[in-house]
Amino acid sequence: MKLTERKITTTLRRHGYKLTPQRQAVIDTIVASQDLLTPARIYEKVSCEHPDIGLVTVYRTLELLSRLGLICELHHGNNCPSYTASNPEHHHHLICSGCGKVVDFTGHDLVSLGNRLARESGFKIQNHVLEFIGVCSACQETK
Amino acid sequence: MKLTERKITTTLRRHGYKLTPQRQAVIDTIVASQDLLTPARIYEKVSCEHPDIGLVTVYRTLELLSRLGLICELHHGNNCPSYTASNPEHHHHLICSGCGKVVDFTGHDLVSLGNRLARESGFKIQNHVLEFIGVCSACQETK
DNA sequence: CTGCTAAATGATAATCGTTTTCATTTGGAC
DNA sequence: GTCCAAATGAAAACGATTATCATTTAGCAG
Repeated sequence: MKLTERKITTTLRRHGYKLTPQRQAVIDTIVASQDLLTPARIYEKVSCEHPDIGLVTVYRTLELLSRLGLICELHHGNNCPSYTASNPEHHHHLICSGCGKVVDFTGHDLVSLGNRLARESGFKIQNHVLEFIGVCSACQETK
Repeated sequence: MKLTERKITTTLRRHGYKLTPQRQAVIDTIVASQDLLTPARIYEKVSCEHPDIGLVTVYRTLELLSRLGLICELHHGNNCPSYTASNPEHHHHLICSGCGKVVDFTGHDLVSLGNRLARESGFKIQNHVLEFIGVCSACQETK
Protein backbone atom coordinates (compact mmCIF):
# COMPACT_ATOMS: atom_id res chain seq x y z
CA MET A 1 0.00 0.00 0.00
CA LYS A 2 1.40 3.30 -1.11
CA LEU A 3 1.32 6.29 1.16
CA THR A 4 -1.80 8.37 0.74
CA GLU A 5 -1.71 12.06 0.05
CA ARG A 6 -3.62 12.58 3.27
CA LYS A 7 -0.97 10.81 5.31
CA ILE A 8 1.71 13.01 3.84
CA THR A 9 -0.08 16.27 4.51
CA THR A 10 -0.86 15.38 8.11
CA THR A 11 2.76 14.40 8.67
CA LEU A 12 3.86 17.77 7.33
CA ARG A 13 1.47 19.53 9.71
CA ARG A 14 2.61 17.45 12.64
CA HIS A 15 6.19 18.58 12.07
CA GLY A 16 5.15 22.20 11.88
CA TYR A 17 5.59 22.67 8.15
CA LYS A 18 3.17 24.77 6.20
CA LEU A 19 0.94 23.19 3.64
CA THR A 20 1.39 25.37 0.58
CA PRO A 21 -0.27 24.83 -2.82
CA GLN A 22 3.17 24.20 -4.28
CA ARG A 23 3.91 21.40 -1.85
CA GLN A 24 0.44 20.00 -2.47
CA ALA A 25 1.16 19.94 -6.18
CA VAL A 26 4.46 18.14 -5.79
CA ILE A 27 2.96 15.61 -3.41
CA ASP A 28 -0.01 15.00 -5.72
CA THR A 29 2.31 14.37 -8.61
CA ILE A 30 4.48 11.89 -6.78
CA VAL A 31 1.59 10.00 -5.24
CA ALA A 32 -0.25 9.86 -8.55
CA SER A 33 2.70 8.33 -10.39
CA GLN A 34 3.81 4.75 -10.15
CA ASP A 35 7.12 5.53 -11.73
CA LEU A 36 10.45 6.81 -10.56
CA LEU A 37 10.51 10.53 -11.19
CA THR A 38 13.53 12.76 -11.44
CA PRO A 39 13.33 16.28 -10.03
CA ALA A 40 13.20 17.65 -13.56
CA ARG A 41 10.35 15.32 -14.51
CA ILE A 42 8.40 16.27 -11.40
CA TYR A 43 8.90 19.93 -12.19
CA GLU A 44 7.68 19.33 -15.70
CA LYS A 45 4.53 17.54 -14.53
CA VAL A 46 3.77 20.03 -11.81
CA SER A 47 4.24 22.94 -14.20
CA CYS A 48 1.26 21.82 -16.28
CA GLU A 49 -1.12 22.61 -13.44
CA HIS A 50 0.93 25.28 -11.72
CA PRO A 51 2.90 27.12 -14.39
CA ASP A 52 4.25 29.60 -11.89
CA ILE A 53 5.99 27.10 -9.62
CA GLY A 54 9.78 27.27 -9.46
CA LEU A 55 12.15 24.37 -9.95
CA VAL A 56 13.83 25.46 -6.75
CA THR A 57 10.65 24.81 -4.83
CA VAL A 58 10.47 21.33 -6.26
CA TYR A 59 13.99 20.62 -5.00
CA ARG A 60 13.19 22.04 -1.59
CA THR A 61 10.01 20.01 -1.33
CA LEU A 62 11.77 16.82 -2.35
CA GLU A 63 14.46 17.41 0.22
CA LEU A 64 11.83 17.93 2.89
CA LEU A 65 9.70 14.93 2.00
CA SER A 66 12.78 12.75 1.76
CA ARG A 67 14.00 13.91 5.16
CA LEU A 68 10.64 13.06 6.69
CA GLY A 69 10.80 9.63 5.08
CA LEU A 70 7.67 10.23 3.04
CA ILE A 71 9.35 9.57 -0.26
CA CYS A 72 12.26 7.36 -1.27
CA GLU A 73 15.31 8.57 -3.10
CA LEU A 74 16.91 6.03 -5.39
CA HIS A 75 20.01 5.93 -7.54
CA HIS A 76 19.97 3.23 -10.12
CA GLY A 77 23.25 3.44 -11.91
CA ASN A 78 22.79 6.59 -13.91
CA ASN A 79 23.57 10.07 -12.75
CA CYS A 80 20.59 11.73 -11.18
CA PRO A 81 18.45 10.63 -8.27
CA SER A 82 14.82 9.69 -8.66
CA TYR A 83 11.96 9.69 -6.22
CA THR A 84 8.91 7.60 -5.50
CA ALA A 85 6.28 7.66 -2.78
CA SER A 86 7.48 5.78 0.26
CA ASN A 87 5.93 2.63 1.56
CA PRO A 88 5.48 2.70 5.32
CA GLU A 89 6.53 -0.89 5.79
CA HIS A 90 10.06 -1.93 5.01
CA HIS A 91 10.42 -2.88 1.41
CA HIS A 92 12.70 -3.08 -1.58
CA HIS A 93 12.43 -1.97 -5.16
CA LEU A 94 12.22 -3.53 -8.56
CA ILE A 95 13.01 -0.88 -11.16
CA CYS A 96 12.43 -0.90 -14.88
CA SER A 97 15.50 0.31 -16.73
CA GLY A 98 13.31 1.18 -19.69
CA CYS A 99 10.60 3.45 -18.29
CA GLY A 100 11.55 3.92 -14.64
CA LYS A 101 8.52 2.11 -13.29
CA VAL A 102 8.97 0.98 -9.71
CA VAL A 103 7.44 -2.08 -8.10
CA ASP A 104 7.78 -2.53 -4.36
CA PHE A 105 8.32 -5.93 -2.92
CA THR A 106 8.59 -7.23 0.59
CA GLY A 107 9.13 -10.51 2.29
CA HIS A 108 12.86 -10.85 1.89
CA ASP A 109 14.49 -10.63 5.25
CA LEU A 110 18.04 -9.36 5.34
CA VAL A 111 18.27 -8.89 9.09
CA SER A 112 20.13 -12.12 9.75
CA LEU A 113 22.55 -11.39 6.92
CA GLY A 114 23.10 -7.95 8.42
CA ASN A 115 23.81 -9.50 11.79
CA ARG A 116 26.30 -11.91 10.28
CA LEU A 117 28.10 -9.10 8.48
CA ALA A 118 28.19 -6.97 11.60
CA ARG A 119 29.72 -9.86 13.55
CA GLU A 120 32.32 -10.65 10.92
CA SER A 121 33.32 -7.12 9.93
CA GLY A 122 32.93 -5.13 13.12
CA PHE A 123 30.65 -2.69 11.30
CA LYS A 124 27.63 -1.25 12.99
CA ILE A 125 25.01 -1.73 10.30
CA GLN A 126 22.75 1.25 9.72
CA ASN A 127 20.89 0.49 6.58
CA HIS A 128 20.80 -1.57 3.46
CA VAL A 129 19.76 -1.24 -0.14
CA LEU A 130 18.36 -4.04 -2.22
CA GLU A 131 17.28 -3.21 -5.72
CA PHE A 132 16.58 -5.36 -8.72
CA ILE A 133 16.91 -3.74 -12.12
CA GLY A 134 15.16 -5.19 -15.11
CA VAL A 135 12.80 -4.55 -17.98
CA CYS A 136 9.07 -4.48 -17.30
CA SER A 137 6.67 -6.39 -19.53
CA ALA A 138 5.49 -3.25 -21.33
CA CYS A 139 9.04 -2.22 -22.21
CA GLN A 140 9.93 -5.73 -23.36
CA GLU A 141 7.35 -5.45 -26.13
CA THR A 142 8.42 -2.09 -27.48
CA LYS A 143 11.94 -3.01 -28.41
CA MET B 1 40.55 -11.48 -3.71
CA LYS B 2 40.85 -8.08 -5.27
CA LEU B 3 41.81 -7.68 -8.86
CA THR B 4 45.52 -7.29 -9.38
CA GLU B 5 47.06 -4.47 -11.31
CA ARG B 6 48.52 -7.01 -13.70
CA LYS B 7 45.11 -8.45 -14.48
CA ILE B 8 43.79 -5.02 -15.29
CA THR B 9 46.61 -4.10 -17.63
CA THR B 10 46.41 -7.36 -19.56
CA THR B 11 42.65 -6.93 -19.91
CA LEU B 12 43.22 -3.47 -21.33
CA ARG B 13 45.70 -4.85 -23.85
CA ARG B 14 43.39 -7.66 -24.81
CA HIS B 15 40.69 -5.15 -25.72
CA GLY B 16 43.10 -3.13 -27.78
CA TYR B 17 43.47 -0.19 -25.45
CA LYS B 18 46.78 1.50 -25.02
CA LEU B 19 48.58 1.31 -21.73
CA THR B 20 49.50 4.88 -20.98
CA PRO B 21 51.29 6.14 -17.87
CA GLN B 22 48.17 8.06 -16.95
CA ARG B 23 46.01 4.95 -17.00
CA GLN B 24 48.67 3.12 -15.03
CA ALA B 25 48.57 5.81 -12.39
CA VAL B 26 44.80 5.71 -12.06
CA ILE B 27 44.80 1.94 -11.89
CA ASP B 28 47.58 1.91 -9.29
CA THR B 29 45.66 4.33 -7.13
CA ILE B 30 42.41 2.41 -7.22
CA VAL B 31 44.04 -0.96 -6.62
CA ALA B 32 46.14 0.40 -3.76
CA SER B 33 43.14 1.80 -1.91
CA GLN B 34 40.66 -0.22 0.04
CA ASP B 35 38.23 2.63 0.14
CA LEU B 36 35.57 4.00 -2.11
CA LEU B 37 37.09 6.81 -4.10
CA THR B 38 35.30 9.60 -5.88
CA PRO B 39 36.69 10.83 -9.20
CA ALA B 40 37.89 14.00 -7.49
CA ARG B 41 39.66 12.02 -4.79
CA ILE B 42 41.35 9.79 -7.35
CA TYR B 43 42.49 12.84 -9.27
CA GLU B 44 43.87 14.31 -6.08
CA LYS B 45 45.82 11.15 -5.24
CA VAL B 46 47.10 10.64 -8.76
CA SER B 47 48.22 14.26 -8.97
CA CYS B 48 50.77 13.72 -6.22
CA GLU B 49 52.82 11.43 -8.43
CA HIS B 50 51.75 12.82 -11.81
CA PRO B 51 51.09 16.53 -11.39
CA ASP B 52 50.49 16.98 -15.10
CA ILE B 53 47.58 14.57 -15.40
CA GLY B 54 44.21 16.05 -16.27
CA LEU B 55 40.96 15.48 -14.42
CA VAL B 56 39.40 14.69 -17.77
CA THR B 57 41.72 11.75 -18.20
CA VAL B 58 40.71 10.43 -14.81
CA TYR B 59 37.07 10.54 -15.87
CA ARG B 60 37.85 8.86 -19.16
CA THR B 61 39.86 6.13 -17.50
CA LEU B 62 37.15 5.48 -14.93
CA GLU B 63 34.57 5.21 -17.67
CA LEU B 64 36.76 2.74 -19.52
CA LEU B 65 37.61 0.57 -16.54
CA SER B 66 34.00 0.56 -15.44
CA ARG B 67 32.83 -0.47 -18.90
CA LEU B 68 35.30 -3.35 -18.90
CA GLY B 69 34.02 -4.41 -15.49
CA LEU B 70 37.41 -3.91 -13.87
CA ILE B 71 36.11 -1.46 -11.30
CA CYS B 72 32.75 -1.06 -9.60
CA GLU B 73 30.75 2.13 -9.60
CA LEU B 74 28.65 2.64 -6.50
CA HIS B 75 26.12 5.23 -5.41
CA HIS B 76 25.46 5.22 -1.73
CA GLY B 77 22.80 7.81 -1.12
CA ASN B 78 24.81 10.95 -1.63
CA ASN B 79 25.33 12.74 -4.86
CA CYS B 80 28.47 11.61 -6.60
CA PRO B 81 29.52 8.13 -7.67
CA SER B 82 32.46 6.32 -6.14
CA TYR B 83 34.69 3.59 -7.46
CA THR B 84 36.49 0.59 -6.10
CA ALA B 85 38.48 -2.23 -7.67
CA SER B 86 36.19 -4.94 -8.89
CA ASN B 87 36.08 -8.44 -7.56
CA PRO B 88 35.94 -11.03 -10.33
CA GLU B 89 33.44 -13.22 -8.54
CA HIS B 90 29.97 -11.93 -7.92
CA HIS B 91 29.79 -10.05 -4.69
CA HIS B 92 28.12 -7.30 -2.71
CA HIS B 93 29.38 -4.37 -0.72
CA LEU B 94 29.46 -3.24 2.85
CA ILE B 95 30.22 0.47 2.90
CA CYS B 96 31.31 2.65 5.79
CA SER B 97 29.32 5.87 5.89
CA GLY B 98 32.12 7.47 7.86
CA CYS B 99 35.25 6.91 5.78
CA GLY B 100 34.01 5.23 2.62
CA LYS B 101 35.80 1.97 3.28
CA VAL B 102 34.38 -0.90 1.28
CA VAL B 103 34.27 -4.54 2.32
CA ASP B 104 33.19 -7.10 -0.22
CA PHE B 105 31.13 -10.04 0.84
CA THR B 106 29.79 -13.03 -1.00
CA GLY B 107 27.69 -16.01 -0.25
CA HIS B 108 24.27 -14.49 -0.32
CA ASP B 109 22.37 -15.87 -3.22
CA LEU B 110 19.65 -13.70 -4.67
CA VAL B 111 19.02 -15.73 -7.80
CA SER B 112 15.96 -17.48 -6.46
CA LEU B 113 14.53 -14.22 -5.22
CA GLY B 114 15.15 -12.74 -8.66
CA ASN B 115 13.35 -15.63 -10.28
CA ARG B 116 10.39 -15.22 -7.97
CA LEU B 117 10.19 -11.52 -8.75
CA ALA B 118 10.46 -12.13 -12.48
CA ARG B 119 7.61 -14.64 -12.29
CA GLU B 120 5.37 -12.38 -10.23
CA SER B 121 6.04 -9.08 -11.95
CA GLY B 122 6.69 -10.01 -15.56
CA PHE B 123 10.01 -8.18 -15.43
CA LYS B 124 13.06 -9.57 -17.14
CA ILE B 125 15.65 -9.17 -14.41
CA GLN B 126 18.98 -7.79 -15.56
CA ASN B 127 20.88 -6.99 -12.43
CA HIS B 128 20.62 -6.33 -8.74
CA VAL B 129 22.23 -4.19 -6.12
CA LEU B 130 22.73 -5.23 -2.53
CA GLU B 131 24.59 -2.84 -0.29
CA PHE B 132 24.82 -2.59 3.45
CA ILE B 133 25.69 0.80 4.86
CA GLY B 134 27.18 1.09 8.33
CA VAL B 135 30.01 2.42 10.42
CA CYS B 136 33.29 0.54 10.45
CA SER B 137 35.04 -0.21 13.71
CA ALA B 138 37.65 2.51 13.22
CA CYS B 139 35.01 5.16 12.64
CA GLN B 140 32.98 3.97 15.62
CA GLU B 141 35.83 4.92 17.92
CA THR B 142 36.41 8.41 16.55
CA LYS B 143 32.99 9.82 17.22
C1' DC C 1 -12.30 39.17 9.47
C1' DT C 2 -7.74 41.61 9.93
C1' DG C 3 -3.12 42.06 10.89
C1' DC C 4 1.23 39.92 11.98
C1' DT C 5 5.38 37.09 11.51
C1' DA C 6 8.12 33.38 10.58
C1' DA C 7 8.24 30.34 6.91
C1' DA C 8 8.08 29.59 2.07
C1' DT C 9 8.58 31.08 -2.58
C1' DG C 10 10.66 32.57 -7.12
C1' DA C 11 14.19 34.82 -9.87
C1' DT C 12 18.85 35.11 -10.45
C1' DA C 13 23.36 33.92 -9.88
C1' DA C 14 26.72 30.83 -8.22
C1' DT C 15 28.55 26.33 -7.73
C1' DC C 16 29.79 21.66 -8.55
C1' DG C 17 30.54 17.56 -11.13
C1' DT C 18 30.84 15.90 -15.63
C1' DT C 19 31.17 16.03 -20.75
C1' DT C 20 32.42 18.01 -25.19
C1' DT C 21 35.59 20.09 -28.34
C1' DC C 22 39.75 20.30 -30.58
C1' DA C 23 44.58 20.92 -31.28
C1' DT C 24 48.65 18.34 -29.70
C1' DT C 25 51.06 14.29 -28.15
C1' DT C 26 52.18 9.42 -27.95
C1' DG C 27 51.91 4.07 -27.63
C1' DG C 28 52.89 0.47 -30.15
C1' DA C 29 52.68 -1.97 -34.72
C1' DC C 30 55.48 -2.01 -38.83
C1' DG D 1 62.87 5.35 -36.96
C1' DT D 2 58.16 6.22 -39.14
C1' DC D 3 53.45 6.46 -38.92
C1' DC D 4 48.62 6.78 -37.43
C1' DA D 5 44.84 5.88 -34.66
C1' DA D 6 44.18 6.45 -29.99
C1' DA D 7 44.89 9.16 -25.99
C1' DT D 8 45.74 13.42 -23.70
C1' DG D 9 45.15 18.22 -21.72
C1' DA D 10 43.21 22.83 -21.66
C1' DA D 11 39.33 25.35 -22.09
C1' DA D 12 34.71 25.87 -22.73
C1' DA D 13 30.14 24.02 -22.46
C1' DC D 14 26.75 21.77 -20.04
C1' DG D 15 23.27 20.04 -16.72
C1' DA D 16 21.91 19.40 -12.16
C1' DT D 17 21.78 21.35 -7.71
C1' DT D 18 22.38 25.00 -4.20
C1' DA D 19 22.82 29.74 -2.26
C1' DT D 20 21.22 34.48 -2.02
C1' DC D 21 17.80 37.71 -1.19
C1' DA D 22 13.79 40.47 -1.88
C1' DT D 23 8.81 39.36 -2.04
C1' DT D 24 4.81 36.69 -0.86
C1' DT D 25 1.91 33.86 2.06
C1' DA D 26 0.05 30.14 5.53
C1' DG D 27 -1.53 29.92 9.72
C1' DC D 28 -2.19 31.90 14.09
C1' DA D 29 -3.63 35.76 17.57
C1' DG D 30 -6.60 39.03 18.50
